[in-house]
Amino acid sequence: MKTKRACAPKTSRRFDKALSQATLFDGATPIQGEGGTSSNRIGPMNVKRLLSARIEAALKDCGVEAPALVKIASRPEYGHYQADGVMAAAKTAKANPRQLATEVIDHLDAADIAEAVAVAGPGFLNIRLRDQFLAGKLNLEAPLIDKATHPQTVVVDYSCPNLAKEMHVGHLRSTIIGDAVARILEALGHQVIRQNHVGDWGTQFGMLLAHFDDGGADSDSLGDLEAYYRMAKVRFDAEPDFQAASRAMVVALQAGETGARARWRRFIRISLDHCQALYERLGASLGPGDVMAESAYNDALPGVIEALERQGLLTESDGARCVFLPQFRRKDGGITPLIAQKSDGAYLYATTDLAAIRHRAQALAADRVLYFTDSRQAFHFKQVFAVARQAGFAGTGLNLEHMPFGAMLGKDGKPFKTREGGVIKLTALLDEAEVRAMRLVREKNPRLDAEEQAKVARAVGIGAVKYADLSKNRTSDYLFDWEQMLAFEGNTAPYLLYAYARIQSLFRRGGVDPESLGGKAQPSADAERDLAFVLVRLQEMLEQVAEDGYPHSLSAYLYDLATKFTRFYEQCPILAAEGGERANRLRFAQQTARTLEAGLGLLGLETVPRM
RNA sequence: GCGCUCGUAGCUCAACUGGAUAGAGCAUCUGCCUUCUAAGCAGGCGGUUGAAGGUUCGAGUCCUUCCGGGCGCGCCA
Repeated sequence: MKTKRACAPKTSRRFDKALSQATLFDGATPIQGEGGTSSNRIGPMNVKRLLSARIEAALKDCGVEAPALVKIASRPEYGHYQADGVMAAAKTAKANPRQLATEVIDHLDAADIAEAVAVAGPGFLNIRLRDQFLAGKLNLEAPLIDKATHPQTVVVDYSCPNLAKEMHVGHLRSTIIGDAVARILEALGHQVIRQNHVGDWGTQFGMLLAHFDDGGADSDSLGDLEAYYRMAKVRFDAEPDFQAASRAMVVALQAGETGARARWRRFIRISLDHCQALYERLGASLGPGDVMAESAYNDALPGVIEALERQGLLTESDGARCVFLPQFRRKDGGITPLIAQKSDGAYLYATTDLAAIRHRAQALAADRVLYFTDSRQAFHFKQVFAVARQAGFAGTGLNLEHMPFGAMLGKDGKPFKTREGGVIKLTALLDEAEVRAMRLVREKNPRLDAEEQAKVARAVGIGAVKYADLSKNRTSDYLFDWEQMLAFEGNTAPYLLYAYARIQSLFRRGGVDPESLGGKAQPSADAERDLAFVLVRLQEMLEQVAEDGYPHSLSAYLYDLATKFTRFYEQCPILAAEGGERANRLRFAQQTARTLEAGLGLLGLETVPRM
């Protein structure tokens, strides 16, 4: 039952705290956001960062260098943002926190942004933004998203199914989350290189080919390959002769024996086509050009061993060639090795990953490599990253970041399986999503014609599955519950899609062409002000996700946006308003629609004009 | 045995990485459709953040111990 990265288990052990962090940096310098402290530029910007820069400058004027720690105010009555850094700064400077806070405000140059900055409690700074500042950022003619001033090259390693089998739910999280992060990085102007490190090499393929040769079956259907895999696995575990034949087949394959290669290529082609169809159905932005299979590194593996050897990192242990690094010393004194080459001469998963790092560092010139895999592989990556550093495969300019995620559980809290205990195939999962969504669409809006119902069911069904995953913290295990995700209430795809559809309906009803709405949305009512403050934060949310790889914070943001819009929609009549007020409210509606569409799009969800 | 990880309302999840009175949805109870889609809105109920200590001006978040769940521990990926 082995699969590639997406759900393959491996070791875990740890020796320092870094591993307990949700995102595993391996020690290179963290990414910093862009600078820029001018507030009068048209269009979007990271307001949080702007405020931080201003406050830090003021702190500096007071003789203290410290982070401003700006965040969203914990309660609306405190204002829009709060800065918590003054108290910590006062501590290191041995100053009175409230006094320092007052002094910081005296030195603070933020009149163009904030209408009020006040000291509160033990030394919080509470900041309320000016309506004019908000309006300046709500320009319908400006792009929604700012590009990074220092774009990076980011390799995103995700999805990575095992081609010996059909894609199943175990591949879902990596594909969905990795894809969202890749899109967001791209939207921010970074050069994203998607790498679908598919498993197309190794023992399991030897097994398949050996069984294929024995059995004489020759069907091309993937369903059959699935069955072959199961049978081959049974024989592999039970028959020593078959096991030997499988291993011999791997050797033949790796040596490039033509017959074995041809059959292998046939397996791969069928399986890749199947994956591609699923990516398209899922709305994942992966294509054939993003496939960089394990086998592609085959020729580079001896070079990896050589390089390790040259640097004196290799030690022979029980016939295998291993790297023993002191940071992996256990309590009992032994060191957990990274095995680079087995005693029979074959290479392993770790060897391939080392080769991949070399390739990404050198040929791809990456600044960051993000790995979206099951959290059970945390120790594997910890080790691989450490060895890559030690061997100089990754220089200090390259950030290697494991973005782990938890398991998908069934409603009973146990691993998500079919009733019979088998893995749930992705095709079946998506079929069910659409069927369930279709039932609801028919019930909620029977007036739509059949074609549109199908379209809505697809957007809602697939969207619900993806959003259920994207709205939860990736590091925790999560319960896959149809009723929950299709309840269509709360923080779900349907709620967000509905908010968007309502806005489109508004434009249709009012005969308004949203594209023709220019200018800025100017808040005056409370509901407008609340909405404006959400709208203005898209940029900072995207930058946050680009840095930490947690798309659920973007989901929470979009949910907040949808609720604030709906409140505005209830409180402020739009089409019934007149003159400037009507135009202004239409601008709010349009800016909300743009933001929802962009945000959902970055999460990989498709909007529909009505539902 | 060693290690990683998680434990927040009856349920599913948040809490911007140490900040102010721990927030949402579901469920339950109460209102709101001849007025822009009620797949909606407004409100009520619901918490010793697994337990006990500790650090700190300040702890769901950091440290220690314990309890409980998941996972991983050299030639599989």
